[in-house]
Amino acid sequence: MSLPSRLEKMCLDKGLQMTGPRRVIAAVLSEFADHPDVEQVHQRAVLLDKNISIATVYRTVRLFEEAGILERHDFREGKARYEEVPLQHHDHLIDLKTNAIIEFQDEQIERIQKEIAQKFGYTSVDHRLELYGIPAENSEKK
Amino acid sequence: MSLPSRLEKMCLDKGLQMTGPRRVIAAVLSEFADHPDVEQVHQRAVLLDKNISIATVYRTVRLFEEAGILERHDFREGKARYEEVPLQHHDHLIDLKTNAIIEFQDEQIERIQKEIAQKFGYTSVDHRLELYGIPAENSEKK
DNA sequence: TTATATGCAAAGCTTTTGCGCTGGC
DNA sequence: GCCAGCGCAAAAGCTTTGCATATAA
Repeated sequence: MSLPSRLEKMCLDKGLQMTGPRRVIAAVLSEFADHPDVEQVHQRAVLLDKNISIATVYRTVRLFEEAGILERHDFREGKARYEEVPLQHHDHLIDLKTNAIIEFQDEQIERIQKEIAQKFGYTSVDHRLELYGIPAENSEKK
Repeated sequence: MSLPSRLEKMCLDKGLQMTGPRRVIAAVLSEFADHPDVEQVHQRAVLLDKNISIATVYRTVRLFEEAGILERHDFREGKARYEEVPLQHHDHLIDLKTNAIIEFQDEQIERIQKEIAQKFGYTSVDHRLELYGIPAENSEKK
């Protein structure tokens, strides 16, 4: 918790003021490779600094998202989940049985998406692709 | 407003009890080809029956969604939007400048999505693909 | 020092729910 | 007549915000 996290470095690149709470929240988000919701981020942050309030977590993840260093996801649960902007873009496959989240990349899909936007006269600035699946019967379970 | 809407027929097929409010909400959702949120559905329903409450609209769209005759969308506005389950599946391109919603279909993407799920040992039961774009000429100007 | 960030609590928004009454079947 | 559905209002769940204080630069 003393070394600056990858996210903290990105904050500095963006010229964000690095306060105590922001450093802790950045560290927490860098450390975990899952997709925590705000309450989970807060719970983890409080372990490092028990004074951090949930309001600050909300303000900070919004700030980080607007700075382009965090991605917000909504997996249809009525609340947001966050992850570091990944080095390489990926989409998500959600296991409806276990709620596991599997990340994947597909060049073809990325290319076709751009083409579709172009076809309608748009420049694609963002997209969201989520697959919802159940374990196939005839393959081994994880 | 006296003829049964397409949605009302689908309700009957599913064995849902057709009350006054449900008939009105089904008609309203069948009549408009856009993607109204719950408040808009309610506003339109009230024109036909001023006693319909927003609670009933919430209950009804949830019922319809669970019956598989309505699709719920979340276009990152913090509230749900609904549309009739379409005759042919389509995805959405959202114009970030005007909030226009453009529907499109792409066979290739559908096929690749199934393949990806398979590759990870899943059967794809649902997916969500949204493209967010800005008009191409605008992006040139900036 | 001075602007910005924080903590706390209150409020905002969308959505759900408890309850007594209404109305389809 | 019964039981599901309805309207109303209250509440739940997530998120934002006003304000006084604390802190980074």
